[in-house]
Amino acid sequence: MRYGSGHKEETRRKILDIAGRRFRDEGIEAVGVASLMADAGLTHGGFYAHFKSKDELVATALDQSMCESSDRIFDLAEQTSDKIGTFIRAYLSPTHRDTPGKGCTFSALTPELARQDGSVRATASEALPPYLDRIGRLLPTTDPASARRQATALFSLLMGSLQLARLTEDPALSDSILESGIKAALNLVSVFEGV
Amino acid sequence: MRYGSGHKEETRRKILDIAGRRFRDEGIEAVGVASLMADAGLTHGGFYAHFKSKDELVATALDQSMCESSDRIFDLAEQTSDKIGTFIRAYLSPTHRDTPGKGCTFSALTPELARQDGSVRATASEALPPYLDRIGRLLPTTDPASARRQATALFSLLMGSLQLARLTEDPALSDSILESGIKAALNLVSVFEGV
DNA sequence: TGTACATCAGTGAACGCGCGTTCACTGATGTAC
DNA sequence: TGTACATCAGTGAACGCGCGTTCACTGATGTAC
Repeated sequence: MRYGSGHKEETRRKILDIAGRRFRDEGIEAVGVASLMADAGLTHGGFYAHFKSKDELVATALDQSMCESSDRIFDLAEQTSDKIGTFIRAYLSPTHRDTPGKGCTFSALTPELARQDGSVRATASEALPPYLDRIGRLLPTTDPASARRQATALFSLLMGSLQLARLTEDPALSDSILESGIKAALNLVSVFEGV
Repeated sequence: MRYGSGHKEETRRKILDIAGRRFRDEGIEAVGVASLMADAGLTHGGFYAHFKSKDELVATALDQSMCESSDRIFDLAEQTSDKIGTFIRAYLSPTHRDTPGKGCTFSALTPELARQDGSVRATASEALPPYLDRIGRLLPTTDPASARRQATALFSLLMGSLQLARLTEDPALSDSILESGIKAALNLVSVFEGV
């Protein structure tokens, strides 16, 4: 069949969106090309009209999803007065914990990404500094270098808390991990302010 | 061939040790039965004299490695006077960052473990509370409930920092992530003390 | 306006490969007599 | 002490399966005349 102009671009975007979500939900290795294309309503052979290889898809999907995956949380935070408090509470919300596919790529994939190499690893590695600076801009600190340092520690705490909250099978423990993460994060920010 | 008594047990332990290390280095899915047995100097068929399936190996190896993988760091910390400070600095040391196979299982595998189910997931989930309490005992706090809360946030920060330090390909950024992790962790502990 | 041809996103059978797993077999040592 | 047999950890060929990838083909639409 021949399709109208823009159709191919739309299919490509659909594949990328589904891939980004499923990688975060299931892990990169666990998502096969055939199953991905089936999710997009297509058969596996057509995949190679859009991407040279699975590796190219992974790099492209990550390049998109590492930036965009936290957009909703950032957007929310940037619209309020207590920017960093809102960010912390949204990042460590039960909703974010329960929907990794719609959430932060770093929290979903970090150790797996560190084991990659080539362009996939490079994409992940290069996405980190802009992400940290975006958090830094939510902080009251004016000095960029100190905002970077504070954002680094803060994000480590948020990501670690979210991952541990997802790890445990005990719902009460999971909730308490989120709560102590929020408390400690807010503490950390106020200690920053005091310096 | 027939082997002396204790030989089989020794082989089993060797397989478990190699599996634990390689899972942390390469990820659970990436380590195959054949390659694992080759590492132990054996052929793949013999694997099933020791384990019913790869899944049973994974659960057994994790049950062992989640407890033992941080032993060196805990031992070191428990022998000093500044217990928690020593723990923090050892956990976020360049050595620990550069040798995931010899280090903490949580930092190496947490999101991948959260995606498992059955006995593997249960093993990982059940290992967390004792681990947190072990950190809690390094804290000056006397109240166990408050030690648990503090340990939870502290460990989230340490694990997150270590993972991000392993993610980046920029050595200078990696070092600075460890440094700001240590600073923030020490800050967090002193804030705990003030409460 | 009608006809002939070119395009190309998507199809689905087939490829080699490595995975986890099975199983008939090996052969050095322990045990029975 | 010597001989015959049992044991069983480990071997390696073979299994079905799903993976990523290739490729000849389809057929609705765009384009040329």
